[in-house]
Amino acid sequence: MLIGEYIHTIDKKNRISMPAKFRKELGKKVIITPGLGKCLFIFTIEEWAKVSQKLSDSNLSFLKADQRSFNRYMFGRATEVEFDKIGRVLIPDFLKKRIGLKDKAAVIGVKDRVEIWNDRIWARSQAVVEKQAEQLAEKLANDR
Amino acid sequence: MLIGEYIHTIDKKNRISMPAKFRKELGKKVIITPGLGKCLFIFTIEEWAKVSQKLSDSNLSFLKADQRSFNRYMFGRATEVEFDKIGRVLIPDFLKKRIGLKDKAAVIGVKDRVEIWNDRIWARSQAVVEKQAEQLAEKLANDR
DNA sequence: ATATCAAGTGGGAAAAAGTGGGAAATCTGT
DNA sequence: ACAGATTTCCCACTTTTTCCCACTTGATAT
Repeated sequence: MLIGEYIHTIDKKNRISMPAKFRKELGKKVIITPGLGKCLFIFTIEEWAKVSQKLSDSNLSFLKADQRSFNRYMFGRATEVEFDKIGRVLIPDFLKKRIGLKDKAAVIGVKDRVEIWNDRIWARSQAVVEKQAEQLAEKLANDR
Repeated sequence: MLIGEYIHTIDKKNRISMPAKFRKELGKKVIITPGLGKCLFIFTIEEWAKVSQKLSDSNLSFLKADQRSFNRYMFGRATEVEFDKIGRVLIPDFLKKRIGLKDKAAVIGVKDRVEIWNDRIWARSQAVVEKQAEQLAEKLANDR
């Protein structure tokens, strides 16, 4: 399971090294796409297959036109990238710009995907979520 | 069952030794997550499996904004850690900061999870609870 | 009291992870 | 086809993590 938070550097060549703990699970190639929210999603090839199939299922609650444009967004900008010998990936420039990546990125494991954030934006958004999360978690704990 | 309170040291390498009485029950690896209140939770792998499944049971949960941010919070800040040969675990830095851990920590068994607290914060919160308990008892006595 | 053992703490050294950058290979536009 | 730019591949340095050993303390048994 992909979990945890790592702050890594984006070097001058737009490379970022994937945390060692994620590499085994991710394999040799991954799909990187614009995410929902100010981040990027990274999927394994297998996970991407699942996700993309579900997205093109017609029984999603989207209006068709919306679905088309959403799919364009997800598929059209998805990129397959390969790790280099020591576990780094290249972040395409347009994706980097989209989420305002500078030199430090937060690399987050979210169960079966990895997210990439500008580290500051990540920190800020987490601060906001923290209070709500506690309430939600409490509810979950009590539901048991 | 995990019960009892222990005050242990966080060394310069962010390690803390798990009380010997907890080790058998916890296994070889555990999951550390932010807890409710200013503490961390430590779950066994099995316990975490239950929790995480509950968190993500809806398909394509990432399409819903609330679910996304909650999942980010729970998974993104959870970390799988392994005990070293003599029963210590490493506390990730961002979790250590979150609960204001310095060099002494209270390690508390709470039935099926372990909690980690800054020792002072723990002591204070216990003091508060104790006072309430006394007041409650007194009230009960007077109500008779 | 002393020896023994288990638990907790500290730290050195080896290994792994992360970062940076040169040079070869590839691509681009003229 | 060629010059310049970009990308890819590889190597090297630095920092962090992991592994292992050793010391300390306190409880137990002889």
